[in-house]
Amino acid sequence: MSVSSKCYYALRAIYALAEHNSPEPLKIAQIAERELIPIRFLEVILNQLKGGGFVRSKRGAEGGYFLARPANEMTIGAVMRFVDGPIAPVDCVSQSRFKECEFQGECNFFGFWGRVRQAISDVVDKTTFADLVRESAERKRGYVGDWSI
Amino acid sequence: MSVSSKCYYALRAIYALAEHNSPEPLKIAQIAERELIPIRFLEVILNQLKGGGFVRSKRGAEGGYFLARPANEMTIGAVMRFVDGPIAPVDCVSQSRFKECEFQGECNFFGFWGRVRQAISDVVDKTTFADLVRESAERKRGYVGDWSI
DNA sequence: CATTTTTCGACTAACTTGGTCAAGATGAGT
DNA sequence: ACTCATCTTGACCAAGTTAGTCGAAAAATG
Repeated sequence: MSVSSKCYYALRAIYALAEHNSPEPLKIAQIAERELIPIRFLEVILNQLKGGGFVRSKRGAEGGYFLARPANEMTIGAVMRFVDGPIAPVDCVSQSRFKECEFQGECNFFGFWGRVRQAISDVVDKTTFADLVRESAERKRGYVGDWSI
Repeated sequence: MSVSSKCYYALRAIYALAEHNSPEPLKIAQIAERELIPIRFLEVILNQLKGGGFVRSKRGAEGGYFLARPANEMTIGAVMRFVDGPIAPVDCVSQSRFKECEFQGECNFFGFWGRVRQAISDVVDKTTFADLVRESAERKRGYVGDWSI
């Protein structure tokens, strides 16, 4: 039940771009430094994220990366799914990877796994990078946050 | 974000014992057959579960396995943690595996990962094997279930 | 004693993870 | 046109994890 470090790197890279929030692109090297990501690995990751339509790039000197869409329209869940594949405790409760369970319709765990998946989804698909940036800014000025309903 | 098949096998094996619910033990071969688990692998798994205090065994002819504790005192989460390790999207939000995050106290994702972990925990640590057995029995007689609050 | 069943540790093939590396393409400034 | 910084692409690789298998011993039952 854990995300790969590649995925976490991807999230941090996008976070850095979201926080940067400027018309000037951010260079790979700068992202790598701020987010403590091995630079050669980050190259691979950013390229992949570009393919997924999360970021755009500009080549050449003064080039770099920026977000492809506004940070408040990009959810953590979307990135996690793109990098690590479907978010599901077991394949049979994933929409995209739905395989016939060996226990067709008779699975004793189907409902349970579905509830787990939904619980995760309720968090990751409702949190955007803009939320994280705001949260972080609030933390920096000492606001603790109120997560009650 | 997925459980290993070893873990799922372990859960199914315990489920079988919970459902069996008899003073007579269940043989490895029987469990393997009912839950579609490779028998040699199941041997390893049950032995491990015994070490964790989840099941007990009886050797020799007419031997087999039974639950070490009542099914309503055994949560899915406890078994998952025992087999797959801490349930946490990243190590830094796991109590037992807590490592200093590279971003000490300045991590932009800490709160987020904590909420993910809590969401998962709220499901897996509140569901017992007795719940699953009951749920399954209800499903068999056509009761759909009501999961509204 | 014979049979059934658990017990234990060693073994392994395939896959995934977490990267690295080299060479090329592209764009900006001079 | 040249040069330098930067992204692009694909190949490559070591180490660890996963998902098992196998053989032989030990215990209980009849």
